[in-house]
Amino acid sequence: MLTERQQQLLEFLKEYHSSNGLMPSTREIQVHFGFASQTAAVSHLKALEKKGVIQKVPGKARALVFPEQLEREEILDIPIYGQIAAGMASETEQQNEGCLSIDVATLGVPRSAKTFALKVRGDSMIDAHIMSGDCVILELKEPRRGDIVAALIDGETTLKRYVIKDGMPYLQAENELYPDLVPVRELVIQGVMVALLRRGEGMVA
Amino acid sequence: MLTERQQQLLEFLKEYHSSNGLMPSTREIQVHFGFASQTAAVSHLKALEKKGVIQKVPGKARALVFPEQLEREEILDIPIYGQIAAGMASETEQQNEGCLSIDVATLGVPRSAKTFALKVRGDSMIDAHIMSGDCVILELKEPRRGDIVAALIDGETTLKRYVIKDGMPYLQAENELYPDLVPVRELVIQGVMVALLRRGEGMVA
DNA sequence: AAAGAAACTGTTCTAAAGAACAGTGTTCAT
DNA sequence: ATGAACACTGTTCTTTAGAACAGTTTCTTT
Repeated sequence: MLTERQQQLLEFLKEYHSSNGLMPSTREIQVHFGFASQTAAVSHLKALEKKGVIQKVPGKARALVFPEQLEREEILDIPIYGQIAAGMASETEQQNEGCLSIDVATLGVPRSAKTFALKVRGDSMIDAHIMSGDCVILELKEPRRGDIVAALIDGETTLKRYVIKDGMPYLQAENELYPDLVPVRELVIQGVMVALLRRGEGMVA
Repeated sequence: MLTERQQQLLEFLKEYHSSNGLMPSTREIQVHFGFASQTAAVSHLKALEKKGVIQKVPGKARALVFPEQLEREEILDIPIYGQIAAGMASETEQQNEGCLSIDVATLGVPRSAKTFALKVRGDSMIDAHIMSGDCVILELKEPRRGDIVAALIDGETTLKRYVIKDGMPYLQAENELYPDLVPVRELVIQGVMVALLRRGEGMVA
């Protein structure tokens, strides 16, 4: 559909945009390709627009947009705070271990939601099909009964199911081999699980 | 950290950017807030830059960037093609049922990878901890033994583990209740699972 | 009471950048 | 062989948009 030269143009636009956060001007395109005339860049952009791969806003500077980008929902940048034990209680390092960007619609959380992610270690939630190595995305909100939560119990964080029995909240592992954490002093819910992301090449059980 | 007015400015920048795909000029900001002078917008932007929430590129038009956006990896838009049976073989509707945007680093796939997503129905992969309702992200590439794949067998698509025994590839369900799909004529691998996304409010097992 | 930030007005200058028009030389399908 | 798309050159015009400077006013904070 695109000619070779047009492909090169598009590639340059994408590269420039992702490294600078804005679109190049026609004269910058001209310089990059070594055109003697600015018009060469202009007519290439016209061709790309006619083929629908970019959209131009007339009159405005650097006003090129990729159509996909417009349709896309807002992207949330979710910080990964470290590991969390889904087995025995353990410390959660509060260090940022990178980021995870997903659009809000996919997650199904409100735009304003405070979210963070933790990497699961251990197999105590295996019966809820949460594996060691999975990344759980948590939202800072009040838990409802049955929610899976990250909780701070006596200074340590674990991933467990939040259950209420006889008016008393307690945490339940989803693995018969692990005991419930029943009588809880200072139970602090750090987040409620809203999504889970499993990644990697070897998707081996 | 930000004053109320600065918060309003930032909000406008984000809103304008996400609906137009580019940043407003100082004069557009002026008009939006009803300033009598363009300088009002300029000084607000300077304040925002000093506080680190935006970055300006001097001399260039509409050259405002959100720092998070620059650090972010490139976003992949993955189309969701419909449902896939992880139980009995069934037809895969080739219709597009929305989109899913994740950055390439999170997925761990190359930038150029051809990817798509399918929603799982059925529980034949439950022992691999893939639940009904999960969204599997597949890449178009050659499967290796042990990979979980979406395969087209005799006109129908299923999610199964790709195994090779005695030189013969076959598909294995990860649930004892389901039979292996052993002797396969016209086995077409549609994609290899590279990630899994589970979402939604009720993360109930 | 003084100092400073914050939130503006009003004006001017200039560079950046889009747009338009008239061409030239290919290649390629009808 | 002829028109049409493609890939350019060269020039000019105008608008867009950033930048700079000199003020005013209203709050806080010390």
